[in-house]
Amino acid sequence: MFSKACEYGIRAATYIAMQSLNHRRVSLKEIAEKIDSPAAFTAKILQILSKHNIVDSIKGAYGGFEISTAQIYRLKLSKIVNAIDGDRIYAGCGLGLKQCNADKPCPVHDKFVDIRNDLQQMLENTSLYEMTTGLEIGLTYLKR
Amino acid sequence: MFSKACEYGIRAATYIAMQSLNHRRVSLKEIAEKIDSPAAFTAKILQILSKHNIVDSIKGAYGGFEISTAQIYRLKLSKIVNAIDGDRIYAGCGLGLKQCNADKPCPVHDKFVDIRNDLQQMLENTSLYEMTTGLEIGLTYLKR
DNA sequence: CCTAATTCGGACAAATTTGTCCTATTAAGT
DNA sequence: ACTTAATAGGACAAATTTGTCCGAATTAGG
Repeated sequence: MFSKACEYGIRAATYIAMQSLNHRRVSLKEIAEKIDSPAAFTAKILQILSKHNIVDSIKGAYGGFEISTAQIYRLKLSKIVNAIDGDRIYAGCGLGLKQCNADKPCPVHDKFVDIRNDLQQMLENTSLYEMTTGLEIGLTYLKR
Repeated sequence: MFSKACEYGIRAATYIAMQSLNHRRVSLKEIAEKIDSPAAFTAKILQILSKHNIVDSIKGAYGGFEISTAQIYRLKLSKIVNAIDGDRIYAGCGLGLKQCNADKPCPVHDKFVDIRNDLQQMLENTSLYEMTTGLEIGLTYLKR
């Protein structure tokens, strides 16, 4: 569904959000351990999220990553997915047909449209805050 | 959503089905041209479909690929997708969390389950025959 | 039997995604 | 100023997916 990079990105952002709600800034090392992802690769992804102003990165000693409380409530999953995977989830025909669109639909066009609209709705309606609720209880859920 | 291999597979099977309904056996070369896919790569995919008894392959001169009429009506898209992509569409958590399941759901677990169930239903309810109807009019739809 | 047309299958190649390593830069604390 | 701990970023490496090439096997027709 998503790329691995995107999965790591969502998990990392969720973990950062959880800790930011407790006013804890977290380091790359801690993030990678907690979400069970390769650290150096996760660093690249966090750079992307940082450039998109999805997470705040602070360099230097006692630096790390954090997300403002306002942002945690405001930011939807769709922003993260879009920053990392672009529009590849929504774009194009499910069968890879360039000429398929609403005017010249392939036989499964409408069904695909429905399913992808559902997915899009889900991503646009789920905030980072929602991702953190329910996770407070069992942190281990973020481990792959 | 699907791998390229899977997209080519669906398009190839659809084209073969269309021609088989007109009692025409088709060659790899023709298939690749009509669905606009790389021939050698498409050959590999057809081998897979052949081994899964999704298409019939006939070797030698005047050989090619065909699908029995009964099969065209009976065969669902899910079979093709499963033969090529396995269960990767349905399997696992949308966020790549190994420990996420109905007992220990991640925050978006239920939403993902719904969406993937819809996709699965669609694939299991769409026959190759349905893929061919509507395509008789505009063959070009199969071109990418 | 020979030839031509075709799929099969293995080895290889290119492209993309995933992942690693190292150095530069930044900032806090002493 | 120096040291230490951290992110940034570029170059590289591994793995996976996508795609190519070529010889072997098969079969119809002359």
